Amino acid sequence: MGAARIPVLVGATGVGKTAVAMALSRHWPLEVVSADSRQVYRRLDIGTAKPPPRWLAKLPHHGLDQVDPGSRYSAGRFIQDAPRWIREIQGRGHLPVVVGGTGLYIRALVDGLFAEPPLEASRRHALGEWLERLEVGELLRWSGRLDVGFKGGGRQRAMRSIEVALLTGRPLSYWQETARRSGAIDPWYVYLTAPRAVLHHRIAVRAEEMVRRGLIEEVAAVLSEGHPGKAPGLDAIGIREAVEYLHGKRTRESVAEAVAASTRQYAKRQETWFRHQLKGPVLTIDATRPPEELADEIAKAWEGRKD
RNA sequence: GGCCAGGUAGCUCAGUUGGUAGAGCAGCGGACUGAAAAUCCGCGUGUCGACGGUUCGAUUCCGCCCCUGGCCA
Repeated sequence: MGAARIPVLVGATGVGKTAVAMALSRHWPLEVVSADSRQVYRRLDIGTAKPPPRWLAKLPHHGLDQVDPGSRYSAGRFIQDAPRWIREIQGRGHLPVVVGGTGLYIRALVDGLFAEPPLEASRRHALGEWLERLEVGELLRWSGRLDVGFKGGGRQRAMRSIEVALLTGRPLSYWQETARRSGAIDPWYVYLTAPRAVLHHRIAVRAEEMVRRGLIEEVAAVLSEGHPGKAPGLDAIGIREAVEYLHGKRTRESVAEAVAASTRQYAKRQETWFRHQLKGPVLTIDATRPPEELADEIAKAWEGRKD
């Protein structure tokens, strides 16, 4: 290994990761590295449930507001940025804690991604435009042909596999197999979870709050910057539903419940990921209790860990 | 009070000329290597309002009752 052991706080949206991180900051000189693929977009504060400014003032966060809603962030960018933030935090004598719900980002940070040869941006763009117009069935046929090891998975994965195969001359599965896995950190996982009913209740409350606090107005403001409907930053739960309303595709009253439903489905996928995909020591904690209690328990377990 | 239309899955509904029922949404399980809040795969979870009757057999037909909505009083 050699990489530093670092606490990694994971869990589904709405389970209370940020509140626990806040409580933990009373135990340790903390700084947060956010592993969240949506909070990287500027101005979409309510829609992506960023921590409020007064929390950010007390607990420094890295990884928020990295790009404009019109441009794209990625797991690849994240593993370039995050190790740098971690080194800086350690340089200040503080403890970095990775906090987030984006499983892929965390895996990429822990295990590394395969070394992808640089894809020529203009060719990639042109190819993407072309593939966009094809039917899924067609795309799947292509990816099956271009990569015998293609594992399937629908439109997005098929497009990715075709792009890699055509632009690098080697199939995606080749790169994945020959990848050198060099992770940047040695994770000490804390998995916050809660009974589904509790999670669903918190999600419902949060969705209504989002609308009340101005989700729709926030999205309308970003939309007025002139981004296309498929802009990367707009492809998120909460924001999609607000856009649907603003485009007259749903009523204003239906927004909160639609956001809650999408969020429940997302939270379920996250739970599946964290239940099965984490490798290494995992401290699983029921997050139904108050954040301060959870923080105490986490701090105690961290002191008593054996690396 | 009378007349009509309904009571079927968590919700909105379809259906069974009598052989214990199925869609959408919601939900549940799973996958996941550079767009991952994405993208996919799998799974009906049910006293067919209650009670009687007819029948080998009733969610379906008959009777009665209850509930909901509408119209008339």
